[in-house]
Amino acid sequence: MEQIKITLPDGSVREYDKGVTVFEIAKSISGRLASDAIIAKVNGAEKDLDTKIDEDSDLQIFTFRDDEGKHTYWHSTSHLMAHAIQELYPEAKFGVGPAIDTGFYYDFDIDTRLTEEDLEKIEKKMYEIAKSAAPYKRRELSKKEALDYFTEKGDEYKQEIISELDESSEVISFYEEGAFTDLCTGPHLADTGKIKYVKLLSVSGSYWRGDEKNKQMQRIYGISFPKKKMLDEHLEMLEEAKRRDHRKLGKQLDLFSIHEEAGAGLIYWHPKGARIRNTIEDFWKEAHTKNGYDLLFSPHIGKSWLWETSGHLSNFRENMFSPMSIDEQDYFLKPMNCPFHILIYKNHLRSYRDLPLRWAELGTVYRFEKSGVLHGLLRVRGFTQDDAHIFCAQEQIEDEIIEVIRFSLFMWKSFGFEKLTFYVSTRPDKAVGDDAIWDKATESLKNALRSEGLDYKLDEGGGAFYGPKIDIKVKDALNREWQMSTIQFDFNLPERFDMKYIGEDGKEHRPFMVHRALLGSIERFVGVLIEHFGGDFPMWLAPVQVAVVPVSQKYFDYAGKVFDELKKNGIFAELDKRNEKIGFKIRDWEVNKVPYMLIVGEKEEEAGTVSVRKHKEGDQGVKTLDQFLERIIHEINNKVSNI
RNA sequence: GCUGACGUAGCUCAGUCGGUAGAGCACAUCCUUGGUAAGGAUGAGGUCGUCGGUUCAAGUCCGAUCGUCAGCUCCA
Repeated sequence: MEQIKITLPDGSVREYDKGVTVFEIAKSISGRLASDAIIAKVNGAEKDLDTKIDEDSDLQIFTFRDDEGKHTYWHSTSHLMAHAIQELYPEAKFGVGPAIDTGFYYDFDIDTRLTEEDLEKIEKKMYEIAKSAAPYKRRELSKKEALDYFTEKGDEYKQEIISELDESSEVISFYEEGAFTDLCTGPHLADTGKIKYVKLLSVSGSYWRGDEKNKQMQRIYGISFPKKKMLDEHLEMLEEAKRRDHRKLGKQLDLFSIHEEAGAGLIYWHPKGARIRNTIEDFWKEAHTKNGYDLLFSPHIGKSWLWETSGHLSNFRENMFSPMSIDEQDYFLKPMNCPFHILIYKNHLRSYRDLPLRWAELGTVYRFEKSGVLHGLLRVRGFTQDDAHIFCAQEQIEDEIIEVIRFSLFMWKSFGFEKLTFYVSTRPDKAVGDDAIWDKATESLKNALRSEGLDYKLDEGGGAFYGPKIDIKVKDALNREWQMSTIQFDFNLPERFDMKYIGEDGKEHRPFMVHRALLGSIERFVGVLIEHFGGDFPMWLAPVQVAVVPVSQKYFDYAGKVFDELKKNGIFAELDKRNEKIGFKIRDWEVNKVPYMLIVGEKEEEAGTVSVRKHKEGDQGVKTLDQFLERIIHEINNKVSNI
């Protein structure tokens, strides 16, 4: 038997018989790896596990722990689900069914409207089919054969996909699993039997090809796992996410409200919510001042001239609140702060010596979002951007971007977010500004990230029409990713407003303009913060930091003195004078997630001390008030939640 | 805006076959004055989202409308 050399995942090289399958190799390395293996790459190309290898090759093996393995697993499950739907609803026509980062979905068109109860039926069918352990078999057809197949089936969606495929693609691959065949590039699991635990999560509408002019299909989302424990953990995470929902916690902790009778998507900040917001804004202002920014204020409305010049009226009019007409002039609520900052820039002639200018504003803007998109604090109609604009000369852009990146890292760290992902978005098809400028700016974004040693992902063509950008996504405590910061070049507004500065050469130059928001919007940021901490805010952000709890009315005077002392030191404290038993009060402050309680009664009054109780940890023993103050002030200043 | 589900007390929810509304929490008053996660009694609180229809009778059935939610589309 002829021998071939295989470079294994760990880098070592071993010899195998020619024609050995990927699975056999995996088994020879480790039995466990073989049973966990989902997909392999042979010389960089994804292959099924039963692929035979005939020549010297590099082999990589992916398990469910890898993104690629996971995606394959979920993609195969989406085929399995489509199979089950086909069995239950033979008239079904299918759209697309990819794996996504949180599972998979499949879009299909059937006459009956599915409900959540129907999902159980489909799940059951899926388990039935999975048990048959039908192999996923790859087949290749010509474009014509493929088209004929779906014409016969009457599935116009698949026909549309095929007819749009490149003429040059000679063969079209199909995957067949039992009685179900689907257009697909693969790869797939070896057989349906590998799919052990499935949960279908929701059913909803979705437009064919994501275009709202097209017919709406039904989409089922689901997830699957090879092990029961993994499924249970995932479902527990979803439950935890529900418990942390900022809308629910916002109500429970009395942070904010929305009054639909007064206007959907407009936030009312209650005293406790406002404390959190003020703490954030105070920190933000101080940090910006220390980092070389000047703070601005600008008006909330502006005449139509401003928005015609900026281009907002022609691009976003349907998302702006209707104008107020005064003295035959139209005034609009601002959807953006930028034009105001530009007017300040243009207030006098600028020299290259003035640059860079870094101007920041917590600017409240109003955008008329469509009714179906509003969502608690996360998507609203009035919000405060932590906005800033940097005006600089071309040779300064890279340094400026580096500074913004460093600053944003500092900002996210301060709020307890460590996992950040960076995306660089490049020139879209429709864009303003010439290519050379785009290239220069895009390079400066990439260079800045590289020089800070940060990895980034490229989003080709994902930039705004007016410039390339860096987006930062942050992961919260539940590993959910939120798009928060954005750093964007703008080649549009400086042009439209004819901005300039006088250079060293005595000539006029166009400044570079960078928009950046680190937290995004304060509303959205607080929403994410609530969910990140699950309402258990670290000491420096907590809206109530200390509750003073007298054991009975006899000790109200002493409790009042303790309370006054805390207030004098700038602590958010509450004095609990309710006529309730101590156990009741302790429970109440615990469920309201207050970091510290000071219990005071006879003992404490006599000794001039306080009994400290910490949230979730219980009794911490007796301390003098000074000792306690020292401890919590240290906690607040160092922005730590535990000492 | 689109598809679907849901709107009952401040909050969380029950209300069967159509027969004029119920609980817990919160709130008020009183009793109780306490030692680390819910003491007791009493009371107040609702045009059942809104409008129309069917019916002797509608929270319940039908239609429209407004809103919320899950997604889709959108997000300067």
